[in-house]
Amino acid sequence: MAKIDAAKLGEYIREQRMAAEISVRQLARTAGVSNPYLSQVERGLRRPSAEILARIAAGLRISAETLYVRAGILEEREGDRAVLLAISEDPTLTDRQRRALLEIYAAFQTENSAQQAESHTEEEHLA
Amino acid sequence: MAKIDAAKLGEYIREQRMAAEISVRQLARTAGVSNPYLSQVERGLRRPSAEILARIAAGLRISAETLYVRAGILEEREGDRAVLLAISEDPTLTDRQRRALLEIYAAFQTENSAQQAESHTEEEHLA
DNA sequence: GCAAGCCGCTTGCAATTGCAAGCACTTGCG
DNA sequence: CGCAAGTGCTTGCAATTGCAAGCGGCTTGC
Repeated sequence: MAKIDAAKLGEYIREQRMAAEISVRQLARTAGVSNPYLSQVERGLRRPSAEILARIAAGLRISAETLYVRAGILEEREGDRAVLLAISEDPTLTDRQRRALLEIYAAFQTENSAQQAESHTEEEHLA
Repeated sequence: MAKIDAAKLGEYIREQRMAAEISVRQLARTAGVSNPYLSQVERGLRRPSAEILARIAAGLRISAETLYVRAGILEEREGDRAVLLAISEDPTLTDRQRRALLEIYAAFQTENSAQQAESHTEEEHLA
């Protein structure tokens, strides 16, 4: 698990806030945190807890998970892994259905790999 | 976002630790936290940070997300929603493949609903 | 000019987090 | 018996988190 880089996190929060064109005080009010603290967080002087991150995310209207990932609390779910996990853990599927979906997904992955290999081969010809 | 219930979280951690048949000190050492602190966490006297939770989870060989959910940091991803989201967000799939998977998944869901309705009908006959 | 409002930031402080040192107890061995 | 090793917990403390009070700077309207 990556160590939280407060500076990077703060930068990201500031970027998002500026993109939303709101001031520190406005975001702080919306998020329900003190504005000096938010300012400190943006400048990387503090490492906010998950609860504060969730509040800031709500104020920014982005998912809390986005900030958790930035903060190093959560790992980004890689695309293919996310699908495999989600299907495996879905309690609404029967075993047969689960297996079928996983096989189809694997077939698509193979298909995409073959296409990528083909692309590489063409590139080699050109090079 | 639910407020963290330190007592419930602590109970869960203790349960998992006892299920694994390891002592407070053993888990603390494996997890890289102090054993008195772990003891306090288990008794609901402290609210550990996400970082500590991740360490404890690693020591227990469970996913950090499990403890995050218990701690109220993260919300549980509902089964069917997780699959839909994962497929939608998978960058390794082409549009065609994505659509196909979503349709198959939907078909399975319909199939399962039909079977559930059938079960209910049989139950009504018996009742 | 002044007052009011906004801006982001400084500073001191109370509460909390996580740890180190150590306690009392139990168990197994010589 | 005494000792060593293990058990979970108590306690005091340093560091950190998040806040309230307030600063200086800027803009706007009178």
